[in-house]
Amino acid sequence: MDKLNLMKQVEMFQGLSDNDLKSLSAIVALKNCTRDETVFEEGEDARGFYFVVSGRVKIFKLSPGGKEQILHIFGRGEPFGEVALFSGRKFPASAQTLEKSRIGYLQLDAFKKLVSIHPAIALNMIGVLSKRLRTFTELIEQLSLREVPERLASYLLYLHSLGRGSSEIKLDVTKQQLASFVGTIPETVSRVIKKMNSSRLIVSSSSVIKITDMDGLKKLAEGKLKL
Amino acid sequence: MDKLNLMKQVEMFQGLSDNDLKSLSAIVALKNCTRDETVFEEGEDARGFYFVVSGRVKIFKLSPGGKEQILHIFGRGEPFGEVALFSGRKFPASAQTLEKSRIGYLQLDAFKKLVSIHPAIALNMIGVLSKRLRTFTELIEQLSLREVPERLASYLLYLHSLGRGSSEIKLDVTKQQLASFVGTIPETVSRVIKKMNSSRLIVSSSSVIKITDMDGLKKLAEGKLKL
DNA sequence: CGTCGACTTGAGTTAACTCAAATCATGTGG
DNA sequence: CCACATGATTTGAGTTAACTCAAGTCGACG
Repeated sequence: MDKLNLMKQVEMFQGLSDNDLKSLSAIVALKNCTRDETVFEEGEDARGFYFVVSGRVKIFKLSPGGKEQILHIFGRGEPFGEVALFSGRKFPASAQTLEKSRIGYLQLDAFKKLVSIHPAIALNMIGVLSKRLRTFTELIEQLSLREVPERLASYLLYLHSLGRGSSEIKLDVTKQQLASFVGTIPETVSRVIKKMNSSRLIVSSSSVIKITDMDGLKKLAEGKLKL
Repeated sequence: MDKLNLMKQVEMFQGLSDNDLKSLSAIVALKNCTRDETVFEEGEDARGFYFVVSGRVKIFKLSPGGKEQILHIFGRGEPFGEVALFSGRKFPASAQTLEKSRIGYLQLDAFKKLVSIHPAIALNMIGVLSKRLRTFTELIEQLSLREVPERLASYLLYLHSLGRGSSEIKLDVTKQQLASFVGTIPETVSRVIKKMNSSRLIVSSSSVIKITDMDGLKKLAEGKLKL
């Protein structure tokens, strides 16, 4: 796929003419990344911002003890590292690929010029940032006010809502990443999933989870049911 | 103070001419609120956005069990409830005054018109949203990766950084609110502060805390020191 | 001076953690 | 295609940070 078509997939660039996209794509740098490659690290100076062309990227924080909290997992078309451009100058978290990926990169000044010419981009950006604030609000609620089984249930329901109606969920993340996402550790995920199984809420094999009791799972997510 | 001067204090409106501000202030509604008054509740439909003219407002989430997590405490000039305008339509959290306050309110369509006329506002908005994303990133890190003593130490250091060099911190929130902010309960705050006292990191009286060992407190915040 | 809410303290419980070990899964080279 | 090596996952046992619940103390305000 050529750059032009790649750019069209980035929601932030929606509303640009083909012509604009063409000149834009001329200044976009593409990078092929292997699995587990670091794109940037927390505290680094931002010289531009990124977006996922193909593959997946995780945005995360590490504790001094090495525990990880995943903030986002981004896929095709999603921009990341853009907060650093508008506040501070340093990345507030780290970014690493989860698999072989292609990453687009746009220099800061080029992007600023782009925004000044196309105010619509600024509005797109506001939309992107707002959505992420909303997501974070939810994550904070989960971490602070919900217990691990509730968080896990919520996350399974979220994954289910992404799929097409089927009650089967294909986990495209490892259980470790699942743990990092809901703010816990793999052992705890393992134990909770075991309990969900024995409570007949789900049937889980290695990387596929089938929801067998949607109502129960919803009740669990809302804290109205204990395992 | 008249509305015009009030509007000038709102950072989001920086860069507008006096003339623009004047026409803007004509469509701003002002509301006087008593202490503990609800401005909006999570899930409510947003018909506009707000900003603090005077007083203070907390933005928070409640667990089913009634535990509260404060997301922000906003003071003079800070806008809130704006995320709902650009994603979803419903407020992702609730807002309540902490004291007698005056709240400004701007209708959605009026604001949109304003943005379309003055692109600078959109850029200001991006800055505001970015700053909040950064704040949230930190809050998530604290909640997920740090223990209560570390969070409390961080928060005290933050309060200290707001003051003017003095090692005295005047707590302008109750201990309950302090607890809600760092994601714990008043009893735990009480016990941790007691330990900080006996470790000679601080000297605390009812509403004033004096830092007596800045290095120690910093080490505690970084997890390099246990109480 | 008394009342009410905020704060502190104590005792007991528990969810989730750590650490260690066993098991399973996957990809590689022979 | 098998055997092994490596990493992921599970399981068990023990520990702990932080919670709940209950009681007591403090402090501000009428």
